[in-house]
Amino acid sequence: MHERERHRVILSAVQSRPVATVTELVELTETSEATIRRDIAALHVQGKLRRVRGGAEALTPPTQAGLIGRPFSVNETININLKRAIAKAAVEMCADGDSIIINGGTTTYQMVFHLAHRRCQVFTNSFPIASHLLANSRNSVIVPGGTIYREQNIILSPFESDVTKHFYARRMFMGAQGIGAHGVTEADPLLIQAENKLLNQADELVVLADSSKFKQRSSLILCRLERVHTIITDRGLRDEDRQMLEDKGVDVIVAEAGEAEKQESSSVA
Amino acid sequence: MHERERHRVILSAVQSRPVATVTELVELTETSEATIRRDIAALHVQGKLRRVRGGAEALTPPTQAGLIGRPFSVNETININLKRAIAKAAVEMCADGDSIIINGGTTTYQMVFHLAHRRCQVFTNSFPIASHLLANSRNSVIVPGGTIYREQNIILSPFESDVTKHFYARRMFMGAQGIGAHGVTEADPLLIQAENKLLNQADELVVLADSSKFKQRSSLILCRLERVHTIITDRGLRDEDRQMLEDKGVDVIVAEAGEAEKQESSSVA
DNA sequence: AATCATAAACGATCATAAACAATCATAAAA
DNA sequence: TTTTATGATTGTTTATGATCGTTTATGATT
Repeated sequence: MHERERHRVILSAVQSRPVATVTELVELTETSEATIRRDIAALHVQGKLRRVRGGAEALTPPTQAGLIGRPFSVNETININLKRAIAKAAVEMCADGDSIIINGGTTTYQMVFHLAHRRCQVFTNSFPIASHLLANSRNSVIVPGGTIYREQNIILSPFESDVTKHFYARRMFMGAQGIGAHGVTEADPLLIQAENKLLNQADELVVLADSSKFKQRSSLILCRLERVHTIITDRGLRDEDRQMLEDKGVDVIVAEAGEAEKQESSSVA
Repeated sequence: MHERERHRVILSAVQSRPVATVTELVELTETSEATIRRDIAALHVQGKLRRVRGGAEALTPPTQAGLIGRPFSVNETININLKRAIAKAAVEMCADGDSIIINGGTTTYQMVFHLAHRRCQVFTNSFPIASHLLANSRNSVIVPGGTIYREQNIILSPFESDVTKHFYARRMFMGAQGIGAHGVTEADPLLIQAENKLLNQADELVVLADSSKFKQRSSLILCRLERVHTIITDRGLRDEDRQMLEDKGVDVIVAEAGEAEKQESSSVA
């Protein structure tokens, strides 16, 4: 990966999270620690970021993260490492040239960082995802038409006839609010609508859901488990849930939190 | 491949991705590294791009911030105050609650700043405009579906059936590359396509064009002057051009770059 | 609280590979 | 012909990644 590209990746990484560690950035850019350290040092003297032990942080604390970076709530910080590992596993399913669909959501948003050096054709209804990929990657970006909803940050149209119908992908990646024997559930009716529009536009449906999602079951049912091809989750998945998934014919991928993600999930209550 | 051709290829390559490497450009142009290096060096001294180790990058990298406050080339800086005044006059035509269409372009982009305190329903094919309005205003934002072209920064779909057909506005605002008796012209075929899709979706067509645009006439004809309802320009408009516009039934608004704008642009940092 | 053990993070160094500039020979254009 | 542009060759510079020893953080023990 080229120097400028790395700098771009690094800057976008620090702006979207409290601190980006060297190890993370090594994974994102697929380079060595030495290079990342040199890059951070260079960006530091350029005044683009602040160098800290272990990595780098943004100059402006993430209190006022603009449109792209989401404001950080305590709730999200806890699972952020899990989400990252899951998102990484998701991107690893993609090869250059693939056509993929990414549904909006906090987990799927983490995919953009790992897509930095890929060259896929990405269809997404998430405005932040489109924006980030557009500015920080070489993937081609396609969006559906419609109103941009500020709260959910997704583009949604009430009409059937839009560019969505013309896009068909190998895989579609989506998050979920809950997963149970009855299917995949989502809390926001708007998200249900958005996801429904894309459900039939891909061969395989891949759901990104950390293990805590298996405890939350209520809300609106999006689709049945039989429709899901793969679920990417973490080690916190209970055996009974895993069994349930396999009974329904769902592939289960357990994303291993690597070096950088040593935040433990064993304490899930 | 001829020199001019190569330069065009290089410039477009650079604008559509973070950084274009020498090796890539060699493949694109089927020439040698030496030639590409010479080309890059030449374009660098011409100020068309920035030379970096490994290749070249655009002067205005597509950063997220760049979507908001994009630096302007020397050429554009001269007219920036005019553009601002013209854009201001355009926004003054709008009232809260109006549905308007804004076509992508550097002049129309200036409208976003004046739209900050409005609450309109804005349909735009410009990704930067959508992004800015979304983050910095309370207008509702609607976009068409399609591929996002990095160079032009617009969203465009090859398909007829998208959300565009369902949006009808009172006014549509657009820029132009040139204006003459034969009509409104545009340089980029992609922009022609994009504008064409929206032409019939509004009652009134408002063209934002500083007076220099009346001297440039060539390129592709977008539409005839009879189709234009209003043209907003500056004091540099020649009488003969004004007469010509009025003969065709076009309303002419001369935006005064008054004291207010000058103070604003100089004191506001 | 102080100390210690351990592992992570760091800086420095060096070998390697990539990118570069300079040069020259050749081919195309004037 | 002369001039210019191109591509191959050369040696040089620069970036990168691995390895080393050192420093710093962490948390376990007393």
